[in-house]
Amino acid sequence: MKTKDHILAASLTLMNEEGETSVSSVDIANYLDISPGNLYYHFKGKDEIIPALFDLFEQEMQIILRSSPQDLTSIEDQWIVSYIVLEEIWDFRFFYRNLDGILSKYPILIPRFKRLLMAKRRTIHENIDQLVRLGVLRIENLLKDNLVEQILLIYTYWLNLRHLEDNSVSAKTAIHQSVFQIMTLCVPYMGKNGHAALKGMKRLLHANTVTK
Amino acid sequence: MKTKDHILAASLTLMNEEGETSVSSVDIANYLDISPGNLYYHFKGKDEIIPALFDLFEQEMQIILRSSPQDLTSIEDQWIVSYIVLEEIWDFRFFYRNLDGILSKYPILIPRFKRLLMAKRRTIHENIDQLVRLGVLRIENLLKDNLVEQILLIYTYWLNLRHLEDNSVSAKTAIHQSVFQIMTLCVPYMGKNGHAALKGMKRLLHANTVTK
DNA sequence: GTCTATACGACGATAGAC
DNA sequence: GTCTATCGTCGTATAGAC
Repeated sequence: MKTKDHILAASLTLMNEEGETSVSSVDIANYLDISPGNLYYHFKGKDEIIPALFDLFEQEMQIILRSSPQDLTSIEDQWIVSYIVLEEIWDFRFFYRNLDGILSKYPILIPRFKRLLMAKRRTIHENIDQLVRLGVLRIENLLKDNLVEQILLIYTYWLNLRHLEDNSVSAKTAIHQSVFQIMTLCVPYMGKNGHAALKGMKRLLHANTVTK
Repeated sequence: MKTKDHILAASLTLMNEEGETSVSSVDIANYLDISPGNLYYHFKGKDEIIPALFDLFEQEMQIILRSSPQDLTSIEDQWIVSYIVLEEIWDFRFFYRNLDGILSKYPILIPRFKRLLMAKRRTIHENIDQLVRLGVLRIENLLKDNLVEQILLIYTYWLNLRHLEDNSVSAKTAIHQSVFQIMTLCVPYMGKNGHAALKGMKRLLHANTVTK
């Protein structure tokens, strides 16, 4: 692993911990025990580091989102997609903690973030359609659009809200709760299977509460 | 209106427009055509301005949230509460745009914000209970908790998300869409009235899209 | 209450030696 | 590639005159 990679890894760690605005180039250099001059040799300040971190995030997220929903033949597979998406967001949570600030500070990222948002929306939509095809869900079109937007909202901000209410919440717990929230949103459209699903969720929730 | 009030009003305007982090004490002074020294006579920098703005927000929000849900005897009244809450949040949107950053920069606000969040949660809960009493909604307990959290998420972050996707979106449109999301979330629990409500919403949505 | 002037510190950024 | 040293900019904050 080269210095360049070390810088990226350290930046990600520090910014996830303390927020993008409170981490300066010097902080990153100190953390790595290198000089600010050295850091500037590799990246011309945060203006180059942030987009480089976004590259990593975008790349991995695109891989996740491109996995075809047709391959997901069970309802459990669908929840697993949510887990993976949320884990990826967790890994780059500094970004989501201050979306507005980061995008106006690094405008180059605006179109790229919007594209990612659209990709997420499309994937959610396709996954729900797949659940309909599998006979798991029955849902009217307008309500489906609403459900998609709500899941997108959960993806984007749920981890933030949990962190605000309890800043020591673990990744595992926060992500689990997000997925649970998504699953529960689907219950009304599961027909008579909804009740069984709901009971299963209650058990799951209980198990998670105890072990967390 | 005294200089002190002018400073608060200008701060709010500027920060809603450009974000808290990009507005300095000098910016505020320039905007008002007063000297930085004068500003510092009234407030010892942003460290005193931000909490003062939060005072205003907290005060108005508490009034809104304390209005008893028993007084809301029609379903329309409930949506109006949502409108009022969201308009208040819109007026202080700079705060919600970077919740994490502002709370870690002004930690004094953390317990106060958490209290406000709890108050919102309680009000939402009571309003849904009231809808149940009115016979408008039928909903199982676990699903009700889920619905409450989802509405809280909409209150807290929907305006942000809309702003990210379209930074020129008007207050009216963004707020209207938020309320529409909330209404739609309730449809599955409206029983046979759900379809009628849904049709009404579609008309409403169409009318709004055309006039926006 | 309001102004001018100025000091201080933090961060971003670069030059030049090794 | 990495270091030390240094500069410029900007935001915060205060002193003292009016």
